Amino acid sequence: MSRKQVTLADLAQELGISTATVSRALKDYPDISPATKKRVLELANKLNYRPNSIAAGLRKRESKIIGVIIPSIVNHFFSSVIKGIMQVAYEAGYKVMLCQTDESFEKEVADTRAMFDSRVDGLLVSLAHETDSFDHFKPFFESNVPVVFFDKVPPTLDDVSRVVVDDYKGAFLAVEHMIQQGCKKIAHFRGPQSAYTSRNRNQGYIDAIKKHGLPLDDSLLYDCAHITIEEGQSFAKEVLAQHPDCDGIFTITDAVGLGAMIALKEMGYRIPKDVALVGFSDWEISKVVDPPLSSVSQPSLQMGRQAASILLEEIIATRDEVDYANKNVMLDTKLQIRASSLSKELAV
Amino acid sequence: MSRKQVTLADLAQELGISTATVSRALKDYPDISPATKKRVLELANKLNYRPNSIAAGLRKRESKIIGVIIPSIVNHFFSSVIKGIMQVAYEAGYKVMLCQTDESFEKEVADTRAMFDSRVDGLLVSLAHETDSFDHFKPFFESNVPVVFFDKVPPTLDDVSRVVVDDYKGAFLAVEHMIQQGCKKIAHFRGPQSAYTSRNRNQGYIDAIKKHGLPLDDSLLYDCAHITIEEGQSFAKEVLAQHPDCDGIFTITDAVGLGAMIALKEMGYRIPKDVALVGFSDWEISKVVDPPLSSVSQPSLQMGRQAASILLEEIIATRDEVDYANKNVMLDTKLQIRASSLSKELAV
DNA sequence: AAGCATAACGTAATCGTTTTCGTATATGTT
DNA sequence: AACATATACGAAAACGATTACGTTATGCTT
Repeated sequence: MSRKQVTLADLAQELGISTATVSRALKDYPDISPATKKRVLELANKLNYRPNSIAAGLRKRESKIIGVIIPSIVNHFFSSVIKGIMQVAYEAGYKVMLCQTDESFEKEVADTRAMFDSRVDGLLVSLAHETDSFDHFKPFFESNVPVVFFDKVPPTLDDVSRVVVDDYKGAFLAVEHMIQQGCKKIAHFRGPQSAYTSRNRNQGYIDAIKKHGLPLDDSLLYDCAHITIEEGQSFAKEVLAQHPDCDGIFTITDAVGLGAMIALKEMGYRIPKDVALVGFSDWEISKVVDPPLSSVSQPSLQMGRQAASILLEEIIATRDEVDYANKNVMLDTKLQIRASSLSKELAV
Repeated sequence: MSRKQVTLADLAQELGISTATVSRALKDYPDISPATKKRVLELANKLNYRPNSIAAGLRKRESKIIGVIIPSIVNHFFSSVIKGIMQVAYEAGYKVMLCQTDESFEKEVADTRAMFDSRVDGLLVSLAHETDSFDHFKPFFESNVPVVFFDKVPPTLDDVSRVVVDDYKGAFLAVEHMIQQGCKKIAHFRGPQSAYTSRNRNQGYIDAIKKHGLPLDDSLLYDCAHITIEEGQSFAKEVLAQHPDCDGIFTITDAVGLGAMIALKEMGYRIPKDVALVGFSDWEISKVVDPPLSSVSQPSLQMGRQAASILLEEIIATRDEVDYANKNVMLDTKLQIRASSLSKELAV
């Protein structure tokens, strides 16, 4: 059996009044008598009437849906961002439509198109790795549908809102902290330099080294292609073979940091006495490994909430035909200092 | 400025033909001349025409959206399930609308209602912890909108499809394995017994103990309320204080198992020589900790794909007005045997 | 009593597509 | 020549809710 549904017309017919009156009664308009409202409400409850938001959406030209496009969902950072987005959306009465690009440009284009066809009221995007052209967002711009980028944002696009994390500062403070704790030769297991965030963290590392007069040495930079635990393990072995006097490692993310920790312990190095270790992203597991891993925490939930709030403001502004200025928000990271990088003298 | 959009009528007027012809030309209907098709296609491209799927949805009475309701998204298991769902949905041309209940019954009810109002073509649900009544799904049943439950499924509802993991068997095989490796006294750090899955794992533990003639001892059962690393740590200390001869621990999930591992090492126990350890869920980190943690892996991606596939089949069947039988799928777990539980005699 | 305001509802257009019937012209058949 | 068959398109009615305009009946003012 196929679908059947209760409509305004059903209620109207049953009550012998017009659909207009039923609609207004349900919306509690002032020019409907209390008696009629009561009758409508009761019948609606009895028949389990539920408004068809597709029909309402067509008429009102809004879907009450916001689209979210992310590279990957199986990822603590992104899933937290989505949680933040969904919180804000729910509070404002919006639903969330989700797509995952798997870092593929083509999928991103297809997803963007699908979102537009669904007439989402606004779009939240974190770009795929491969993405370096932005024409697929043009339909949104031309139709005045707000788009807010977060985390991985387009470098060239000018008139859009963005929410990012201050990767540079996070990395800078992490490395500076390591130097202050006595590190003299710090390696950096960095991410792919095609990625915006990875570049910023790399630059933070470099500037901290420079500021404190330590020598810059490119052979202390190791490129993680996949950002895995395994890469952390192998690079840890590599760096200490090439640089036996390396006494600190700063990693692009905790996965790599944890891998390095495992390898260092296997090789018999003491952390932080022989080699200090600082990661990025502050995974849940990091605070309970042995020793607890210092890490730069990113406000992922906050990022989702901020991005969604900005988007909703822009949606409202667009609907009410008022101008708005694009926002560029940079969220602060926080260095979580733990035993893996604590003062070498004090450490056991 | 508000929204403006290109419609079929715009194309029709520009070309001096009817909207019906334009619509059919775009859908490549056979009774439209190649010349007209070409003209339409070209203008559509030029004006960047994109069909309004809200309007189409209203007319065709389908949204091409499937709703997904889960307790939590910041969770490796659930985010993997969602990934699986999105893969299948994308291949079939469906979009995904997502809600998170945060384990709250009231939120689940509100989300279910929102999904229905959005006229999703089908619904995928993993129930909230608190949920023990199912009336909120009635509108779906009454309107013949397919619903498929996964992971946390309703015990009482009869005529719905379900996809679950064989927790019982997974736990049974894990504990049996520990016994075969020489464990004589195995503790179980179990989950809240209000949860279906936790109960099944608990029963698997009990039956394996029984089958192999080991004594059952309720004081070896520890109740994790929050399923955290910290609980694993504190219970590990507790159990070895109360039962110095405990030589194996099976935990409700890897978080707890990893916590136990940390505490055991701190206290100077060797793993697995003194105490063997097996977790559940097979976290990514588990294969690289020291020693690698044995764990029961759940096919999370597979679960998402299966649930989505079944839902799509039911959507098609409903649309074509053919009957379908509800499915009950139980997915197999797989015991990943690693050093943390390997034969005590062989272990170092 | 004429005029006006107000309360409470109805009519009908509208949103953008899809789809069911047509219809007109051209072509082929006998 | 009469008829059937294709071909290529159009008119108009859906889909269900919203809303700009009416409209009617009643009460109130002066």
